[in-house]
Amino acid sequence: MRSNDSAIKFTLSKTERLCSRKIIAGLYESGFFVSKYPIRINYMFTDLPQKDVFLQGMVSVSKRKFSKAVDRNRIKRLLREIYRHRKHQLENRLIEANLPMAVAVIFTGTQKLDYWEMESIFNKVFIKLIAAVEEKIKLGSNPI
RNA sequence: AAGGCAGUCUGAUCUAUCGACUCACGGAAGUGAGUAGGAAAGUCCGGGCAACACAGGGCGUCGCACUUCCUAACUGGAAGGGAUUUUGGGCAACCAAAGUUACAGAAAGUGUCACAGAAACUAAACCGCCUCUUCGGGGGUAAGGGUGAAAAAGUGGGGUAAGAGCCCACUCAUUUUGAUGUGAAUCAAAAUUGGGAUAAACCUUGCGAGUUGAAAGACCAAAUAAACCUGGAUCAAAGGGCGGCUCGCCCAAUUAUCUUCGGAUAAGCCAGAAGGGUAGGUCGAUUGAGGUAUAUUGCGAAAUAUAUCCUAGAUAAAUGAUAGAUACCACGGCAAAAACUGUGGGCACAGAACCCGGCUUAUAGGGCUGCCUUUUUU
Repeated sequence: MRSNDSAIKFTLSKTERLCSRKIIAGLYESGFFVSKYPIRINYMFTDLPQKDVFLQGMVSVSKRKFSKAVDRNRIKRLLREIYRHRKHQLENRLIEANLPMAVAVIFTGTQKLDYWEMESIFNKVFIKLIAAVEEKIKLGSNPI
C-alpha cells in the first residue's frame, strides 16, 4: 500500500450501488450467475443510469433464511465490505472494454460465517465471475 | 457472607486503517460536526396526521364494564373501595404486611348442571317419624339416614301428634330508612324478604366506535391514446355513486346539421371492454401532547411557571468492517486479603422505516432495594 496504489479506490458511493428497481428485477430474471455455496452472484450486462459508471452492485440476504434483522444486517455488511475491497479488479477491466454491468451478491446459506470464512469463499466466486466477464469481452470484441 | 426469586437503574471506553448517510463551509479537491434502542421488537390498545365518506333514524356488528381522578386519548396510569389468598400476631372477633382480582345484571327471558340420588328447580317422599285404617292403603312431615361439587339460610332454644322461620335469640344474605363520604362503599336501625350455580353460555343494561393507512396523500418530471369497439341518456326512465343491511340521500343531461317537426345523423357527455405508457424526484419526514433542570400545587398519576437544549432521518434502505488496547468478568499462581501476574472471554436481547402516549414480551454482566434459604459470629 504505497503511493502507486493510490489510484485504487475502495469507495462505495451511491452511484456505485444498484438502485433501479427495473435493473434489479431484470437481474433476477436474466439467469446469468456464478456461485459457490453459500454465495451466489447474479450478473447482467446492461446500460446503467450514469454513463461514467461501469459497475453497480447490491447485496441481498433472504428474509426467509434469516428472520432476524440483526443477522441480515451483519451478513450484508460483511459481504459489502468484501465486495468493496475486491470490486476494483473487475471495474478496471470493464472500463477498458467499455462494458457496463450490474451485479447482485446473494447469500444463500443458513449459517452465519465470520469475515475470513466469508472472504475466502467470495474470492473463489469472484474469480469465476472475472472469467465469465473475460469471455464476454472476447465474444463482444470479435464481430462474427 | 453465599445462593435463589422479584422489582428497579445501567446496557462501557479509546486508538489505527478503509468506508456509508445527513448537515455546514468551499469554485473544486476536500475539511469539520453528527449518526441507531430500552425495548428501535410484538403490532396488542389509544391519539395525531392524511384521503375518501358523512340529512337523519332504526336494526345489526364489534369493543369496554367497582369508584374518583390524571390524560389529547385509551383495553393506559394514580389513589381508593369490595372480594379473596398467603404469612405473622391474637382464645376469638379482628389487626398488620405482601399479593391476586374482565369486580355491571342470575328477581327480564332462554340454555346447561354428567354420575349418583326419591328429588337438581312452579322442589321432592326411598328409608324414616307421626297419625288414621275396612290392614289394601290414605293423610301429615322435612328433624334424622343415605347420594352428591351443591339438598333450599346456619346454630341453639321454644313449640308440636310428629315436624317445619311456625315463634324467639344470635349470625349470614337481601331490601328499605338514617348518618358519614365527591363516590365505590362503610356504620347503625328496621323488615319475613330467605327466591341454587353458571353471563371468559346466549342474553339484558349502560357507554363508545364512519372506512382505509405513509405502499395514506400532495406536487413536479417523464410517458401517452382525444385510437378502436360495445352500450346508454338528453322523453326524470334506465343507469351510476354512498354505507354491513333497509328506508333513504346524492349525480350529469349540451352543440351542430338535416327535417315530412314525429325525429334522424354527427360531435361532445356517461358507463363498460380492450390495449398502451410510466414506475424517477421533491414534499409528507422529523421542533414535538419534545427532552433536561429548578420552583410551586397535589397523597399520587400529573399540571403550571421559568431557564436551557435541538439529540438518526435512510428509501434495494446509511448508522459499518478489520486489527489492537482498557474497564470489567471467569479460572489459576503467591499461606490468606489487597496488589501483582498467567490463560481465556470482553459478551445478552436485539436494528429505526410517518410521529407520539401506553401495554406486552426478550435481555449476558454490573449497581441498588425488598423477601426467602443455608452457614458463621455475638
